[in-house]
Amino acid sequence: MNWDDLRYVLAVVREGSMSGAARALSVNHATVIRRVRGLERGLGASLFDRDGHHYVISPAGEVVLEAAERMEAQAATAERLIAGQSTALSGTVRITAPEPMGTEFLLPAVREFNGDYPDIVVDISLSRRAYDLGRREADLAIRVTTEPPLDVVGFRITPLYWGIYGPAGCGLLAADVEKVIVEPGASAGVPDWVLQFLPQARVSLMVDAVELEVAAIKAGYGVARLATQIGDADPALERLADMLPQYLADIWLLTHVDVRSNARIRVFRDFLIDYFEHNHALYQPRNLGAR
Amino acid sequence: MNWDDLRYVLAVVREGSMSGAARALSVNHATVIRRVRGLERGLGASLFDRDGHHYVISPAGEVVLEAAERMEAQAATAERLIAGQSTALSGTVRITAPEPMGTEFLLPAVREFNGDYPDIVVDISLSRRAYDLGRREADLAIRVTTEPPLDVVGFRITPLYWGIYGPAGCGLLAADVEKVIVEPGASAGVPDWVLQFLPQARVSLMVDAVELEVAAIKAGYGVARLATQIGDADPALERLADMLPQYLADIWLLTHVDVRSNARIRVFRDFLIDYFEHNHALYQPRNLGAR
DNA sequence: ATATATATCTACATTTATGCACAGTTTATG
DNA sequence: CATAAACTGTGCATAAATGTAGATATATAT
Repeated sequence: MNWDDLRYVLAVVREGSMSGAARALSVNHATVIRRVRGLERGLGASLFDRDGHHYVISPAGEVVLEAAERMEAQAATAERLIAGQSTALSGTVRITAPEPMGTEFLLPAVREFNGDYPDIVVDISLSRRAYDLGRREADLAIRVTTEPPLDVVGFRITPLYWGIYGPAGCGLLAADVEKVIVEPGASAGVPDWVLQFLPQARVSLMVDAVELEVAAIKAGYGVARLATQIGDADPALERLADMLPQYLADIWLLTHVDVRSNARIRVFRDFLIDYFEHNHALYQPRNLGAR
Repeated sequence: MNWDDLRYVLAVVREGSMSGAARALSVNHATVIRRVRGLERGLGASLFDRDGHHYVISPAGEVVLEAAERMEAQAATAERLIAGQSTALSGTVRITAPEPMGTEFLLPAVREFNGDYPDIVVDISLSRRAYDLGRREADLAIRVTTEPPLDVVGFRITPLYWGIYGPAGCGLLAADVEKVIVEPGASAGVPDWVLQFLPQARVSLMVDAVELEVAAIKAGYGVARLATQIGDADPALERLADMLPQYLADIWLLTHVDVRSNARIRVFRDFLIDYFEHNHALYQPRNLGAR
């Protein structure tokens, strides 16, 4: 049995197809098919059943999948622990953050950081998808959350205050708003905050990117919930209401405990924290609760 | 990271050298070196330090080793569980047993079994080394033990009675014996049973094969402890004493719980148990405790 | 219906990994 | 001290795995 084939099974199950797994693994789909078949031959059992044109996992496949998941956790732990021992101030540091943080905060910070540590290259991934610090898909993560998980070390960069924003000069009152733009959430249906702050509103649009939300507000699609750090910075937007105090969250800078002693990661993390301290005012909302 | 490389690290540590690992894995030693180096490059850490001409594991290596051991356990479990689902009455069944069981019991049993199930080929490994049922180095094991471990299903074939044997007609009394042949055991020094039953004896020879013990007794090297099933069957040997009741053990037929539902293994196991029932008398000691 | 996108499968070319042979070193042994 | 046995290291031929490309099938959308 080739242990590496189990990684392929994992990818096939996660991606839902041979082709998808091939993309995720950056190999050819023919390779995925051949390796899964090879594993099946070696084990003397078929791991997937053909359902028409798709593969669905078999009972024997479930057994292998479970083992593969545990093996992945072991391998990832070893990888993190070894990465944590690295003392070189060179190499790559991967950071993931929500899109709005990219241009506003990360890009200027990294420019300055590069001057101090020219041998460390920073890899920024702006994505809605939560990169897994456990699997070491990223070394650092900037996340909006109320409480970070236990296996990471977190630094609370700043509180995040939500506000309801409409086009500048619209003169609307929150209670009268009729159309609201929301982000597609985990639970279907109208979000709680809409019911509470915008009792008259109906959902006019769902968008999963902050830039589009902002553009949609300006184009008159309705109002939307934005972080005050975003909304207040744009003169074309007007804050109709604060969402206090229930909808407070924080912006956290997170690292997995196993890699926190890695020199280049620590240095970049410390830099980001320090950078934020010195540019603090930029991220503070104005006139909060004044209404 | 290629998970299969972790199997190589495991082998290098267990065998103590690149060359040894290569033999254990049935690959060329150059391959082992290259793959370990590849893994080290991928992780950015050296897993082994060169101590003169040998490899000794490094701190980072220990981390990987530990993960690899756990991954091996996961992979082995999956392998066993899948083997347990097999219902075909064909393929290979591997059984390991102490050497004396081979010709006396297993060989005639398997001959008969082959008549009933011609598509099942039995692979007999006679070895002092304990094949690992957990790693599936064998499907069935005949072992001498007082209590089988918890993760196996055991069938107690028969009690094992030990006796002290000398050459036939030697007329010795156990208390007067001067020379004893022993098997090299886990703990160095004179075994307890020698002190108790042969107070005057000194160790004249250490042998790790029962046939050699028997031959040595006949050649006058001294007396030895043998199972009554072996000693009584040889007319050239004479039992000088029984070792009762402290040194009772049992002969067990063992299978890992995960593979017990495998059809060909179950069928062979049931056959062996049945075969023994019908040839029971052969394995019973005569005149036990008569002295 | 037609077009588009996605998935599986197979033959063939190409890249990559492996085995082999030999060299160089160290350790064990008489 | 000499010899054998074991281990590591490296270039080269070969074998094996991978990528490529073209074909077929299925679902989805226009």
